[in-house]
Amino acid sequence: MSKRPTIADVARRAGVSKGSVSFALNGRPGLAQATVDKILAAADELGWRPSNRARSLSVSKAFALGLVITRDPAVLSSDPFFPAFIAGVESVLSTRGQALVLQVVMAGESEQDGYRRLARDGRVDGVFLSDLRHDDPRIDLLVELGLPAVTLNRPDGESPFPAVILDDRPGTRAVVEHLIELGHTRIAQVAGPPAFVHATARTTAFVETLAAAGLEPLTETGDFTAAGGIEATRRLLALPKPPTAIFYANDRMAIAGLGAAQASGLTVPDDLSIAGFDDSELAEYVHPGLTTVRADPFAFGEAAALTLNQLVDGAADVPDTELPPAQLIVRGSTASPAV
Amino acid sequence: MSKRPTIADVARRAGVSKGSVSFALNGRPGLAQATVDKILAAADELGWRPSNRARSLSVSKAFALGLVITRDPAVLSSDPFFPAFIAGVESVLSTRGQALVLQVVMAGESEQDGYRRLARDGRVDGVFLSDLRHDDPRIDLLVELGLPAVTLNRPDGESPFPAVILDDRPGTRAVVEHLIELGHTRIAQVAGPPAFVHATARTTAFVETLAAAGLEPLTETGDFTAAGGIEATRRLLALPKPPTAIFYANDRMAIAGLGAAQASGLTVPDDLSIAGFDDSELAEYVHPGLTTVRADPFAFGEAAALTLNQLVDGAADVPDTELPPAQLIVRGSTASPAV
DNA sequence: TCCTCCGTTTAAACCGGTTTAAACAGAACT
DNA sequence: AGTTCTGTTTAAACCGGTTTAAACGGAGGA
Repeated sequence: MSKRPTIADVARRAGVSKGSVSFALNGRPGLAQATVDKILAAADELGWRPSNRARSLSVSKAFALGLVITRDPAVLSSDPFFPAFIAGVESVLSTRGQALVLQVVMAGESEQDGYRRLARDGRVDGVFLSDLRHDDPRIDLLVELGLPAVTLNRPDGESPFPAVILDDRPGTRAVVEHLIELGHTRIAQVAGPPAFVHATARTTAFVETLAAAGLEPLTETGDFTAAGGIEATRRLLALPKPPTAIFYANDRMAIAGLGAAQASGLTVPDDLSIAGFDDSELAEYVHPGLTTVRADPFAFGEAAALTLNQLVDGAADVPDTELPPAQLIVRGSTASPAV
Repeated sequence: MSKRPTIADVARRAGVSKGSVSFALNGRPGLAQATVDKILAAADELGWRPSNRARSLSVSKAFALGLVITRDPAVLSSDPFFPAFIAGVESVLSTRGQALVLQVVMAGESEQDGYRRLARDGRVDGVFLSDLRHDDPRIDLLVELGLPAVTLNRPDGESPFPAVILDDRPGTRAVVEHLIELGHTRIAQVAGPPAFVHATARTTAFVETLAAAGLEPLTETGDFTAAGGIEATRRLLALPKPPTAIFYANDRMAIAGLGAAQASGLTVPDDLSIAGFDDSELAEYVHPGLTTVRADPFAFGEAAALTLNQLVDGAADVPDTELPPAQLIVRGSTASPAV
């Protein structure tokens, strides 16, 4: 409970001035090596760590990065993707003594308000831009606010921010090709809301892969939620010629769709093949196991944090980072169609 | 990009001293009403908001609360419970201009290190203690660190911290009674790790409710993960006289158990009734829908934040808060046993 | 008229760091 | 010996607030 030592205590103990301690700590040149050693020793003996608060004030930095998440269940923030992503981010931040600040935007308000609050309160030095939309208005907002950012995936408009990219198309292509190889010809997708960049990426990959095989795409749009997945599935199954295989843009919808198919009396995969996207924890354990696509959210978080920090540290041109694409995981929910 | 106004700008504009502006802002007595009005008007015109960083330094507060989460999949932090809990916390913090700081502890390290880091860096004014263990060592640690905390649920030992309590027993009792009323007599549970307070609460309620009905409990211990749920389920189903109903301590294990039962050829609920705990998003949509117990994690977060803030604000005796117990949600996964 | 008192306001110190400009000492050069 | 240079070190200002002690000015009392 005894008050923690300040820079003045260290200075006194080492017999130098505050300024010298600061120089020694930050490895500034111009101090004699012997003095540096003496100061570091004193700091060590006192167990001194510079106060974040004081540093924050004098250098005008927060030493923290921000993540805005919405309560809208349609966005990834509510996906199993997120905890691992956050862990990846933290694995970088904790080594640098930075903190991760969460900002939740409530149901009633605009997502932009979350960024505004973070900027206004000076809580963070930069933010992650997840769940990118087409012509995402948050990009202009952040430019206006002067808040550095990194986008998760590549925005379609002009963007002054570096991007960390995990291309969804190869993974999608892999699933669809898998279904085609099994012999399916009536393949449907339950897409995500077209406003999201990653949703349309999956949709176009789906459509293109089918087209390359000379097949007609069949699309229903969901909203990434389990409830939406059910609705879309029902519509597909009610068609005069229902599909024999359905690809879902995420696992939540896929698992719900699996339930819907079973509830309507179908056997998966005999009557209907089902595939998802994400490889969430439950995908392996539902019955039958869900064929899906596995990305590496932890690595995504790591890469995003590293990139954002380069920017925050004032690097001139921060390059985009491309992550290895997601892998196809084949499980019991996909099989050749019944004759 | 023009620099934001400081207290000095406001003081100059209002024709008073910095001190007066500070007094006016914080509603201190001793200023003439006319002066207060003048100052507030000036602040308003300039769009001035006091700098968090400067305030942090001078009053030695972080204006932030902390949440430590582990990557250990056995803890609630990885549950669907969490996003809603966090939203509840934020709903309180955002009105007070506070931030929520996340601290992830990695696989290799001790959970305590997370709290140590938060305290050492002075990032937060208090922390939430989730996933309480029996004789939880974090309590002593936080006392030692001098970091205020609120415990989620009631610790069994002595604790200087207020608790926010959501009693798991009534919900558990409700599910078990539901199963008994359906006519089941061989009822098993898949419990959570006994180190957790909430896991044993559910276990004892399970055992006591069965005992009250003159029935023998049957228990397998899981670890709150889907994989663990599967294992435990297999062990139960391999018994010479397998149960006709299984209660799982959370939905993740229950949904996995449902898959395992189906994979082994059983029909749910005809051959086996299954019930979970949490009412996660997918519970409603798997097939058959999962009978479970629904709590209100948002309200939990709200209550925890309010309680912790009372403590942080220096209230003398902060009372515990008791939340309404979880409700039974009956769906298709439970039915009377086949003769 | 002078003193006291009280409500109001302010100057200045403080929080704990960083940073700049100037002081300082010793060596090297005339 | 005096000057200049260079490598070290320091004093002091600064970041933007809060807080304390003292100054101030007008009203009331003697």
